[in-house]
Amino acid sequence: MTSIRDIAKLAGASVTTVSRVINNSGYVSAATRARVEQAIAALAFTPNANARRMRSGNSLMVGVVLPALDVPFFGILAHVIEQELFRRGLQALICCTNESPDQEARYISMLLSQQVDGVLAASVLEDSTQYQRLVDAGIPIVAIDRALPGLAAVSVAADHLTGGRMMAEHLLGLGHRRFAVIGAPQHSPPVQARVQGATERLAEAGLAAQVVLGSAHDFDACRELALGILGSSVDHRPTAVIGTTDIAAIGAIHAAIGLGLVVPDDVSVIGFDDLPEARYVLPALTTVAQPFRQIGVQAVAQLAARIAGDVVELAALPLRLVVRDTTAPPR
Amino acid sequence: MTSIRDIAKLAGASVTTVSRVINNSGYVSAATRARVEQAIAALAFTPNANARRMRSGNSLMVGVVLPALDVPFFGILAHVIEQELFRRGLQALICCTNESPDQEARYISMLLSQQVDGVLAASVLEDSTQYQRLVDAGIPIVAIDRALPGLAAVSVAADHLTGGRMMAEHLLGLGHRRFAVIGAPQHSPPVQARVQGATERLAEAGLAAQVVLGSAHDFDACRELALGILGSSVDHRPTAVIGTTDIAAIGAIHAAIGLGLVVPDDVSVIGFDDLPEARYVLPALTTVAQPFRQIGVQAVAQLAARIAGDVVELAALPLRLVVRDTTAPPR
DNA sequence: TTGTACGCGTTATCAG
DNA sequence: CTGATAACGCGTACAA
Repeated sequence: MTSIRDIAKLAGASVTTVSRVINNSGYVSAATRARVEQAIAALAFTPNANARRMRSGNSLMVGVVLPALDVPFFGILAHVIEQELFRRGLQALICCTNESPDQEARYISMLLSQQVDGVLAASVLEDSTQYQRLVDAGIPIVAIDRALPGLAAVSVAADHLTGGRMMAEHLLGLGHRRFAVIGAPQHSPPVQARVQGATERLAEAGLAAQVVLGSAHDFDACRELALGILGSSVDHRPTAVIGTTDIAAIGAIHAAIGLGLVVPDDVSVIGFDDLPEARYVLPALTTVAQPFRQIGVQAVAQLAARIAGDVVELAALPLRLVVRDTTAPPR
Repeated sequence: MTSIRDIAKLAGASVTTVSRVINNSGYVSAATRARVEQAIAALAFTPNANARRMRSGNSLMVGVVLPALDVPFFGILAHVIEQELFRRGLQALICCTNESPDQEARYISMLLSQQVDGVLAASVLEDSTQYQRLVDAGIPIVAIDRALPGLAAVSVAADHLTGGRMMAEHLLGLGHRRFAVIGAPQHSPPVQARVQGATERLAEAGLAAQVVLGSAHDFDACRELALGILGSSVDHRPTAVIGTTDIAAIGAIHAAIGLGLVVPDDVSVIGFDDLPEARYVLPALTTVAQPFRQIGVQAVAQLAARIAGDVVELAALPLRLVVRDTTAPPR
């Protein structure tokens, strides 16, 4: 391993001077600087980040705890976060918990030993003991997509409750009276909030919905669920289906079409997220868009501020109804 | 920062003993071990990974260079890789190049200074100078999804050329004679290989295809391209479209339906990848499946072996035609 | 079995 | 402007 000392020797300077050149700190004469830079190039020297961290105390690394990367929503979120962090000179340590509390706990131990400067977390844990360890170590945390239960951390997330209400609202406005809410994964707090928002809004209209939730982030599971509900006789069959995610809604559309129903004439379907996938189905999915890119950008901005010891205002994260071709008045 | 020394003091033992307890190395009496473990728990001590790396020389970190995470294929790949690495006690440093050579070069400098133990790379670079820096530093590299130009690294990737041939083959077998190849991104070597495979196979049948490639990983771009091609008069319009990815194929389906054509009766469409998205479209997409989970697993296995100084056989990565509802004989 | 002392590559401090 | 030196936290000869 070629070190700063080798450079110093080759350039005929001291290690201090070399360090100064590398970090643009302190005074270095142009001539010395040139010699040092030449030596650095000659030996293809790269400063050792570990030693640097050891000395300086801040690691320039940030933990990013997410349930998964192979679920489109989190893939997009992770992408935005990674890019934003890199732009600021921070390295993302992406941790996929796979929805396993156990694995999440192990990741937190790892982040602790990595001495990360901060953590961004979409947690599946139900109590705060794990994240409390980070708090105790003085590591700033920003919750993302959902709050961290039992912890007073900022949360950068869309208002899923309102989102749920918006879905119900749109369908009520079209005149629907018989509803189903279909979705997954059941244990996800954002999904639960959407369900609650939707049922609340329906209750205000004096209506109730059949609610069926599955456990996986899964198209097939949701299709099965929808098949069960849409298979009932015409008089009992819902005329409107609220999917808790776009993928769930797409599953419902497939179920409907599989049963020989026409979307949206026989049954309207609405989703949530506005993923690219919403436009792949035919008919294209009506959905409530959440600003996931903004969520990523804001989360990183919040965390960076906290790391720097600042506090910045949290910008609004507006939801938006995107009407496409899967919703219409009941016939 | 509480260190190994604090533990030693509290437990009334030496730092060596504490280190032994932590790493299960050397002899420690049961009583001493208990005292040390108690102290560790009492102070919520976590070993400092940076100091450990400094001493031991290996970082237990692996660079994962990918074009993006918000493209389904790479999101899934990244997920598998991250999980496999974590399972082996390795930390993934995911680097999204965003298809920018500049950014990729900066990431490589970063990986070098992080002293990563190995690198997994799906590169967009066209020459080897950047990766040569890693090679010179003695860092094992495994190419993934595509070769690293000018470098003698193992490559864990599907056979995209054969994949292209398989797409053409299937459509030829159905009796098609007028073809278009539509796809993106143009600069992606795997995409180029698929195009080449398809056109080769068609040439063997004495046929040629119209080939149009766009620059973005983008549904809309591909839809536009397809619109141009499928908008021609019935006599010239291709009866079969080969999409270089599932997303490109889905774009083509939308174009066809937008033009009032029936898929597959008026035009057959085939894709490549077999992403979950292939099943979201209606009709569901016929495609050539590449084993992306296996690719991730194999790539990590290869890299881990190289890091350990071993060499392991590379298992086959078979492609598989998945016939769904978008291909039929021409009418 | 246990303890002491050194060095990994940097940067910060302080003296020239 | 430049240089010597002391940390940072850990692992490991080597000594006891």
